[in-house]
Amino acid sequence: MFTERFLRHRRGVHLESEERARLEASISEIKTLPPRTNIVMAGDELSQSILLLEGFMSRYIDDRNGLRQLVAVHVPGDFVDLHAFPLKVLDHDVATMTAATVAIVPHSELEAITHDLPALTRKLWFSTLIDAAIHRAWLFRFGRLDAVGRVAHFISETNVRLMSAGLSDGRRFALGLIQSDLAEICGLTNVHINRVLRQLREERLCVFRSSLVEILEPAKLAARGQFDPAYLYIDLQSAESPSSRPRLNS
Amino acid sequence: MFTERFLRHRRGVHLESEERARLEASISEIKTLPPRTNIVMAGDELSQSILLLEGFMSRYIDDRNGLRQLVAVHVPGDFVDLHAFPLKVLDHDVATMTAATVAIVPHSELEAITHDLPALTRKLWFSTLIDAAIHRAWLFRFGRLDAVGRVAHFISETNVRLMSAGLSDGRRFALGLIQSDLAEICGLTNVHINRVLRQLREERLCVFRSSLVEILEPAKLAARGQFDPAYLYIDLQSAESPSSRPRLNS
DNA sequence: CAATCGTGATGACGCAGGTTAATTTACAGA
DNA sequence: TCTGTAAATTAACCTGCGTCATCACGATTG
Repeated sequence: MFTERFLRHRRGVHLESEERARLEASISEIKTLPPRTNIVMAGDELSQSILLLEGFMSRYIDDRNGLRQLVAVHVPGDFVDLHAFPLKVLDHDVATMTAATVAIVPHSELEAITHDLPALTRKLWFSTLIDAAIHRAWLFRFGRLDAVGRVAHFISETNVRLMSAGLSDGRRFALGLIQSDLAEICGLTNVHINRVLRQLREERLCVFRSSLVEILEPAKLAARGQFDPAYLYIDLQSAESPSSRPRLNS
Repeated sequence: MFTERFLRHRRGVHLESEERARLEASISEIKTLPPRTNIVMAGDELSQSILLLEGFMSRYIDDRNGLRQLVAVHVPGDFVDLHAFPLKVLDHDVATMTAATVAIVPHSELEAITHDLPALTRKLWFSTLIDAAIHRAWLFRFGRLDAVGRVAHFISETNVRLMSAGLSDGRRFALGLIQSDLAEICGLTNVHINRVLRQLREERLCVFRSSLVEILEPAKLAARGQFDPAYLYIDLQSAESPSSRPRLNS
């Protein structure tokens, strides 16, 4: 069940079993990728997309001096570059952050799905729009939060996303990122990220280590980053049985 | 022809005449909206989306102190909240910036299109992904550009988008925004926006007035903001005849 | 015609975060 | 055990932008 985590707990878009089966059947290959490896370059003509099964991946834009700005971090269950199906060419690079396992889905299979299964198509569309909603939350983070708030917001967001993927218990999770990754995520320097992490440690809100993130006070951390998880469209309470879940429509 | 500007000049997604006709037929109403009016609130359950015909609209997130961060600015031809069709509930507010004319499209019509016309569906999907690509460019702007660069990038982006809509000649365009709008767009204070605009004026790159934006040196302005229009997927060279344009596929 | 308000312009001052550089720690490999 | 390297930490200094305040101008409105 490679698609197990895809759209899990997402409000209003439960995958029916036949839809899930169709997605599974669309996978052409499972690959293991080494850490810190560029997978897609901006401008490449793409004919397949990547569903992330294990590990962490990123999407980023480099400036003319080589300074990097991450525009997305992906966790297991994310359809990393599904947007390449309609777009065909991307405006940014895609890379692994840690070692990763991915499922490859050819665009020809997705094309067939758009003809056969409009409901599944709309769920795929939905999943690309979650990424856009996360982009917007990041814009808010950049525009209106100070350094501590930005890091607090990112850690809170990642915590919820990993809870949904079953990879965080709400207080502790593994994240293979180093401090300079956080810098490229939050639009800060690694020196300042270090200062921020010390402050979060001293205020007993959160301890960040490359191997393990521990959130001591989830509610306070979220408040510090003005984090409201609504934009993730995650409903952790929802039972897994389709009958008890509100449906998108018809 | 209300949909005249929708997806105009977008690389690889030319609307066939029957597709355009179907979209036109989906419009339930044309509305005129006053300036500075909130149209959609975060959390509302939505059953229609808005195609912007004339004027400017914005999408934004307010912080807990009421400070506003714009996450998108929309120009004529944009399907402002098409993403509300798959999402149903938005994570942000939508408002007019200037007086605006919009076409209303009920989600029931879009639902029908996803069943009947997979190719058009994918073009609609594509258009929501352009918005996401613009989000990413904004993330880059926030993370890696200084104040002057951010404003230069925004003005360059807006210029290209308006050229595509036929509302800029590449050097001059009307934009009903005031300086504090720019502040909320660029994540700066209006005081500092004022300083930045003075600098752009003194460097003879660009003159910004609420009524009219004049770009004196488009290339230099773009360079100052590290602006590369690739992410807009606009091809102004492309002829309007479908035969001469590269097609998405089949 | 006065009063008010929205917008723009500008100056003084302070601080969050950038820059540079040096030091320490943690590991992997020989 | 020693060594080389990536990552983390910390200090000293500087600057871009925020904050606060004032003033000017034009458009409304009473």
